[in-house]
Amino acid sequence: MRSIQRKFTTENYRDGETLACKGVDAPFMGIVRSGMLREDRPTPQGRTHLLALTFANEALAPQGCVRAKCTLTSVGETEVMTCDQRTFEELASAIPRLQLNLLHLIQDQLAQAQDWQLLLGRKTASERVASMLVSFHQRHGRPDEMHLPMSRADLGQLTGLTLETVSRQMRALEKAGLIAMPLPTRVRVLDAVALHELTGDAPARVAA
Amino acid sequence: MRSIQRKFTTENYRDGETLACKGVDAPFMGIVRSGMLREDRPTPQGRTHLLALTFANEALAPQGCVRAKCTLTSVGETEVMTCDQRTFEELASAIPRLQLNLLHLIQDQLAQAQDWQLLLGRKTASERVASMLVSFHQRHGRPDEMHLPMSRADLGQLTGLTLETVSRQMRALEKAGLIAMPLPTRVRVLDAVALHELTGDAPARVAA
DNA sequence: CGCCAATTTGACTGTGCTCAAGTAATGTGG
DNA sequence: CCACATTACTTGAGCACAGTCAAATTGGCG
Repeated sequence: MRSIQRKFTTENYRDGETLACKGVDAPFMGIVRSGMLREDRPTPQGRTHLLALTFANEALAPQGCVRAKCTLTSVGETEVMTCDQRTFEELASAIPRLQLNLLHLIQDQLAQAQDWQLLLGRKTASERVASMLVSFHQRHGRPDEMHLPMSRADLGQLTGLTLETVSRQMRALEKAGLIAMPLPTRVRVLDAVALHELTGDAPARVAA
Repeated sequence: MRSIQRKFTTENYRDGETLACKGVDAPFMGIVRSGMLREDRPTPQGRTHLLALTFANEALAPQGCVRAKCTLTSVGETEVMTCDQRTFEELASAIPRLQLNLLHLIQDQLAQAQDWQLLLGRKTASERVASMLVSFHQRHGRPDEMHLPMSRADLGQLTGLTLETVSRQMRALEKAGLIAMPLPTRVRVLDAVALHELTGDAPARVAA
């Protein structure tokens, strides 16, 4: 483990910086140590669409952004540990298990994308917003308060809703007492259980 | 290439058979030679939701179905060439390039899932149906007539629409003369260009 | 021919989008 | 430090698109 960490290089990004994803020494894979990354994909209309976020302690799919033609941008001060392809291959030849771990990593990313497909496919606006908040909360490690340094428009792209609908749903959750928002970008989850029931993922209620 | 094919085992499935995806000699990766596979994922409610299709000459993500908890089912007579994990590792040690090809394969699957996220996120019903038909048509190799042996309800799950809306949109395309449907499951694409313009993916029109 | 399932069509309804106005937060220059 | 400008967010009214429910039609099969 130590030997692995020594081979990785740590890079620091300020808010809004774009990670170079091409070239020989481009990051082949990486781990976000702090801060977060946003993954945007250009649309055929020349716009750009937010597809996913990578929070601290989550991994970057190897070159996923290149193949998927995505752009990785830091959100806030972000620290990323990366490893180029040659280095990874050196490590993998020493530790064969790494090759498989890498595969699992990207497979989990695929599974995550499919989860989100379910969300976008047949969930209502309130279910989508609740699902998103639960997902973020869990991935942050269930903190008292989360910082989501992104606009309502960004959250709308993630959930397939308009910024107005996102705002309305979040306000509704606040009025219902499930969350608190001291600032628009700061969210406290007050009732995680009730929030989870609104996701639409709650298992069918068992008859008493 | 020949040596690769010799190592793979060819399996034949009848319509509706489920592919075993667990166990030591379960398919680690595979290629659909003919027919097609559907990838369903169980929902938290105990239902099942169609997420993706794999047509002939397309590859199966290595164990993707296991990690993603998906079920692979044959649609119609289907021939699949598979390879278990041990066999693949033997091959890969002989041909190092395979390891990278495998990675690319699953990365492409991820890119495809993200494409679909864009479709589900912010497209209208007619754009979704047009996009789906264009995608299927291209992946089938642009044949005169496609056979889509699946119900409107299945197409609805793929596109995040109801079966009624799918039916209405397909009928509208037929009345507009862009496609023909001699049978509900047989689709002829008459005007691929016009169909593509309805996908919402058409590049912004250039001023004359 | 009759049955059954899938598809199509219709009428109505509701959710979420659009457009628009108002409010809160943030930054800037004097 | 405050007035101002700017951007983001919130809220409201109206409407359209797609969902729901229900009925009619089609095609397949014994």
